[in-house]
Amino acid sequence: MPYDPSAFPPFAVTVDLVVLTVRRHALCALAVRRGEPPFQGRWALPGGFVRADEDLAGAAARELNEETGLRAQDPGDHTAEAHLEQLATYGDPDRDPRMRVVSVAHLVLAPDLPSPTPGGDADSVRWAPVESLLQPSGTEEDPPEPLAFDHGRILADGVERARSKIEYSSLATAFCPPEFTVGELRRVYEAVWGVVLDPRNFHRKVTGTPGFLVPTGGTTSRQGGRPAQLFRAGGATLLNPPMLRPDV
Amino acid sequence: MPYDPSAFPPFAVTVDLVVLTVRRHALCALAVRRGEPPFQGRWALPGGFVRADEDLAGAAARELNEETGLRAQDPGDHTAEAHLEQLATYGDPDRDPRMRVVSVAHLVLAPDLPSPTPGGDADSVRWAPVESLLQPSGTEEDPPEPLAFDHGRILADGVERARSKIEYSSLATAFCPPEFTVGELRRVYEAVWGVVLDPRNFHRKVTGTPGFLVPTGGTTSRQGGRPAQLFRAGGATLLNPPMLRPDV
DNA sequence: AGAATAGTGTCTCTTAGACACTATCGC
DNA sequence: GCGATAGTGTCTAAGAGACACTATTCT
Repeated sequence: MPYDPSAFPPFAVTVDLVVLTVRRHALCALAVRRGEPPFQGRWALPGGFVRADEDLAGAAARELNEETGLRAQDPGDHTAEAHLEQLATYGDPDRDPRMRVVSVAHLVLAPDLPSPTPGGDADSVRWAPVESLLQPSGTEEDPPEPLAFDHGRILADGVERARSKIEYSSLATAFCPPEFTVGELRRVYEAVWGVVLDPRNFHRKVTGTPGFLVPTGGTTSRQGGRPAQLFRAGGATLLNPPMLRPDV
Repeated sequence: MPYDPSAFPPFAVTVDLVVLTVRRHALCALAVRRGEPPFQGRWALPGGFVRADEDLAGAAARELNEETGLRAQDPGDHTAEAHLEQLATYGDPDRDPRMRVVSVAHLVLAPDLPSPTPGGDADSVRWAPVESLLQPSGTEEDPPEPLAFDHGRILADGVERARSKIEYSSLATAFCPPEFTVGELRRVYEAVWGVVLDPRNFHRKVTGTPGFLVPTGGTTSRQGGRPAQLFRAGGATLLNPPMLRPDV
């Protein structure tokens, strides 16, 4: 099997981003409106070409910063604002009608951003509940068209990855601001899984898991009711035993 | 952000294969010896270029068949001989000294094959315990060189995927022949995890998980001792509750 | 006071893990 | 018989889930 790298079929390599956050008790994804054909005017995932001198995660972090201003997580960088990981790669020969494009999709988990539509482009970038992107309903703000290219499939894979990964890792904290309460963390789980959890058992579970939460000493009553302790994410990345998703 | 697919940097796209099996109570991977520079004479993972008209899984299945004769699993194809899934994509700019190559790695889980070195090329293809490939010891048959390119990293990622995935899925059966005993399945877990499991609790656990194992009615005493019931893999893919890996 | 959220205690039921014991083969 | 593997029963400790109860804030 001769291996001649100068005789290869021409490929373009892109990164696409599934950027998830929790807004108003719903799991939302970042979508951009396409300005040119194909799929002009349709919503799509943000993304772009990988440059000649950057690696895949670097390209994804650059696109994320261009689109949202967020800085993604270099491994071990605790000042980062968002979690970024590779999701999967999509390379069907006809996924882009123009030419052969292989897209390396990445998953980003971010806390709710103050600016609803980041960047200046309020008209062409938005957060949308993932259900409305996956099953377009044809209402005023949700066009009846599905996402461009195979982005619906990519988004579905990213959502499923996020749903399963918060079970056995501490990644749910990536949806929270640097300091958060147990109740806020519980509402993240409820939004991502679409379930209702018992607040008392949840509290006992997360505070009893070593390394998951570290109390900061402060309290807040921003949710109303009795003031709650503030926590930040602990060092643990794998939860053992895991959080259990109901109904499964 | 103009999106011009005709002005893209030149990429080559390959698939690399982490093919795992259990042989003589050890987790083994398929390695091929490189015939040309770079890394001439070193061991590497099997793989090759993605052709212009095939998708990524198709390219991986073709390479697998060329290398081992195995037919990989099309989704839902129960006559397939091996499980194939996408693992991750590796695209550091300097991972191949010749040019920019993005490799979409795939993970294959296969039962032990009758032919120790498949294909005619007994000298350039072999099964090797994953530890000897990941930490070359410099003995007679294990050269002290690590795998070519970033294949050591890819292999390590594949092994970790296999180890974690047999916890919560029925994938361990992919390492078994079509009919197998509970003891044989237990030895798969023991080899992949490198642990010793209690045969009695294991038996109770796997036979008590609905959809995991289906008795075929036959028995065998090929392991010695009291004849054991034969099973085949059931329809369940996700195990709930999962198998628990000790010491974690 | 009443409503809301935070946090603790207690009970039950399921399950993992340890291990005694029986069953059925080959030698 | 002896040693191997197969398979069942039993006990204990830990955790999930249900839910009563108390604590502290805001309106």
